[in-house]
Amino acid sequence: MALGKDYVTQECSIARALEVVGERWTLLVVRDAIYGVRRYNDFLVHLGIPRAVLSARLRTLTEEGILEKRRYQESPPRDEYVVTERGAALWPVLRALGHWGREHVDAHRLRLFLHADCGGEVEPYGKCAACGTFVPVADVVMVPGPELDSAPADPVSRALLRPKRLLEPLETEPPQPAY
Amino acid sequence: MALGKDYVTQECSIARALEVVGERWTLLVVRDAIYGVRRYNDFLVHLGIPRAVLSARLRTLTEEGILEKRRYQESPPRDEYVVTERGAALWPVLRALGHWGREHVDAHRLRLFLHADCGGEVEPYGKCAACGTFVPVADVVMVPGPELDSAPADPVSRALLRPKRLLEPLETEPPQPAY
DNA sequence: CACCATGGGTTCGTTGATTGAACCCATGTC
DNA sequence: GACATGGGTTCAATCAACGAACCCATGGTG
Repeated sequence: MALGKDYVTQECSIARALEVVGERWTLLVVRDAIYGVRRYNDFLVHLGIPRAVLSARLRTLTEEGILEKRRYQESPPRDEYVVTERGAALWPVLRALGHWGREHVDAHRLRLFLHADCGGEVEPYGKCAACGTFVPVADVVMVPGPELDSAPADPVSRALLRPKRLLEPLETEPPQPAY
Repeated sequence: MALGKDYVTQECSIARALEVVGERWTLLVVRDAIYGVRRYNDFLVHLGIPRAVLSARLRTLTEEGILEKRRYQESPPRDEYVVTERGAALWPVLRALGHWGREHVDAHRLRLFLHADCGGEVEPYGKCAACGTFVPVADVVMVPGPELDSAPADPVSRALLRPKRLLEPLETEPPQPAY
């Protein structure tokens, strides 16, 4: 979006935000990053995104300071993309989008978000229904809802079936030895 | 986005929402509609969007029930696009995006949103800072912030300089006779 | 009546982005 | 030595966006 014709004429912080995260796939990459996805291959299989597009999005998100690329092992060199504070600040946007999608597109309750400290459900605009505090993204635990497919095909979706705290790295199953 | 390759594989209400409003320009059209823009030409000059794209977006937003096309005069036939309840429910998404844009892209305070009942400022997640109630979109008054251009070129931007309640139709100046 | 302006579009050639398949490369494992 | 894995790049074909031009019905002006 930042390429070519963009929204620069718009004197508006919504337009400014969309210049950065408004391209196709971008918000889904950020969503996955907040869910704990960090590896190129995990984004790839979970999103079903073309490789070239994923590379482009990871690069611009890194340049924008929304993800941080970091080497987590040498030999063979392996990098991961970790969401920054700036990226995690997009959580309210994603929460609002998800809420709208559930209310106005498709009523299924696919995932639930709970407050780690007290177990209360996180309300659409970020408050805990039980204790009333505003729940920071790092204190949100995501659990599968009743209508989520319980045996998805890809390993990333399977890993996301286990309750997990947002931002924490996702642990995928090690590949099964084929007996 | 709904055309061709889409996000249907994603079992996620965020992806569902983005299938509907994730295309280029779409959220800016909805923003303008919530600001009170209703006429084809007003969208056109305010957004600087190509006509063909605007026509396409208005059509799909109407089909999705986010805008409603209605005839406001016969002879000559004139239609306006009015935001529906479903469209107005996107306000929290836009508010969150605008907040992120202001905090993380560009610090300018371009527009302020006040609670019509008490004059308090509406906080990022929708509560009134003064009286603490959750402010519905129809009770939000938008006023220009200190850093907004006070003499913009296009008549829609000029009309948006006057304080106005969201959702209410925008009144543009009648064309000046050229003496 | 002829002419131009306005609102609300459509058509079309050009440019740019997305897609999916194929390929690449360094390392590690059987 | 052969193959698998992670993390990419390249490329042709397709799709969407852009912007300029055109269209049409009506209304106002000289």
